[in-house]
Amino acid sequence: MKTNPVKPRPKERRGRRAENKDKTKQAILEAALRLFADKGFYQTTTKAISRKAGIAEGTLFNYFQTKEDLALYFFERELEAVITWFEGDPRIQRAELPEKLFAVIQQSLDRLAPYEEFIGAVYLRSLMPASKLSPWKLENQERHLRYLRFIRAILADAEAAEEIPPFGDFGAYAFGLLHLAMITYWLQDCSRGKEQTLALLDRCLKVGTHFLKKGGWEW
Amino acid sequence: MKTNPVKPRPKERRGRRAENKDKTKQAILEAALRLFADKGFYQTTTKAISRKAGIAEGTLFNYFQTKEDLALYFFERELEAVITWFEGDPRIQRAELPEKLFAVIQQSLDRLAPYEEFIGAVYLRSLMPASKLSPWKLENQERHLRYLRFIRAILADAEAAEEIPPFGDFGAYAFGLLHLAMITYWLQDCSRGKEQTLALLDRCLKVGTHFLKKGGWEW
DNA sequence: GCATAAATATGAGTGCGCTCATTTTTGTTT
DNA sequence: AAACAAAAATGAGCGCACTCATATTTATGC
Repeated sequence: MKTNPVKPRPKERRGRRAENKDKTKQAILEAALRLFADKGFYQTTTKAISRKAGIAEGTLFNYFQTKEDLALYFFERELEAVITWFEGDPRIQRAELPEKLFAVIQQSLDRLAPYEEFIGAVYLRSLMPASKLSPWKLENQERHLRYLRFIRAILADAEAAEEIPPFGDFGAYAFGLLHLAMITYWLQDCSRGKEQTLALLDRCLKVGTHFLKKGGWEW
Repeated sequence: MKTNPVKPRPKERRGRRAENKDKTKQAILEAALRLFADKGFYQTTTKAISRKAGIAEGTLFNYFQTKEDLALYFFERELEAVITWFEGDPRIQRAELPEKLFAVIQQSLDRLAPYEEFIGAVYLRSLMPASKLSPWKLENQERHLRYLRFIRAILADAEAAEEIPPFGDFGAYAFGLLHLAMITYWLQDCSRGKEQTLALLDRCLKVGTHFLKKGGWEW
């Protein structure tokens, strides 16, 4: 381990500047999270977020290009949390494929629940980042890719264990579409605890994997 | 045929009022269509639409609650056109189920192509009208139901002909989700003439119907 | 320390979708 | 046709997300 015993701050990498930036960003995120949770996405103004974060109105837009970008950040965090949860749970790692996939979608739905209100505005668009005409930035591609690689790895495991025939990247993409479809169903699901969604999800995955095990690609 | 020889306008049902209203609405729609096609959805202001339609800015909002509602109108028209086309084409009526469903989605994609830019903003949201928290009105439910009933009828034919086992309303809903998924794929499809989307669609429907014929509901 | 440059913060300003009190038009009654 | 009521049009005004020229803070070279 290197030490610099003499000078108190020898080079001071990562100086006040970067530190302040991080603090400001964190303040914005905390203010936004509390206001979104309290008043909802549409009822929260960027002005209010700035005020609560103790910065000028314009400063907010030095950190997040749009209000929706700000909201998207929370989705990113929740998605990351799902992946972290999955990778840290040995039980789910040993489960069969349908159970794994079920758990991934269920976890994501549970974590997205607080943001139900503005999923329509934000999340769905983030799933179509490649559209040439879309106003979305490449940054979102990154988010999407992170997710696809995660699913890809789960499917690759199942392929290696010969649970399913090899599909290549297509499998992850198809699962992404199922995920999207489940979210749209979930949004409309008024049943207690969204149990209809979970029932449908269970059936979809059982049917799907049963089919894939037997059928494979060619007919 | 009844005649009223004496008085020139005996009762004049559907008077100038309703006529003018129709004309104004039509003027707005024409102006909006041309501007959307010319400059795109986001670059077109409601002010510009009003000016081109020859009305005051506020008047526009007597006819359409929001700018997105105005855009949604065109989707409604295109959807109606798909249904009309289907019902007026004896060849497609006699086709097998996969071909019918393929044609429905392909037609809708073709007709939606000019609006690709703002499908993310408008169309996807219109598919999730029931969400309690969503800002959408019941009116959109109507649109969605019209579509679901149309698909339901096609599936009912196939059920009657014993092409597939009976599914009830669920079949139409599931097909709606497939439709949505195809649109998201289509939005990202950069291939010439969107041929990748059509290939995927073909495979999905072949696989799906093949599976349904054999499998049915229980495993 | 001081000058210089670069990064960051600022908030008045902009243009947008949309509202609403008011005016104008249309239809009805006498 | 005059008086009244209902429907529709109007455009100034509002609150919003977002911009941008300017001011302030931080880092670097001498």
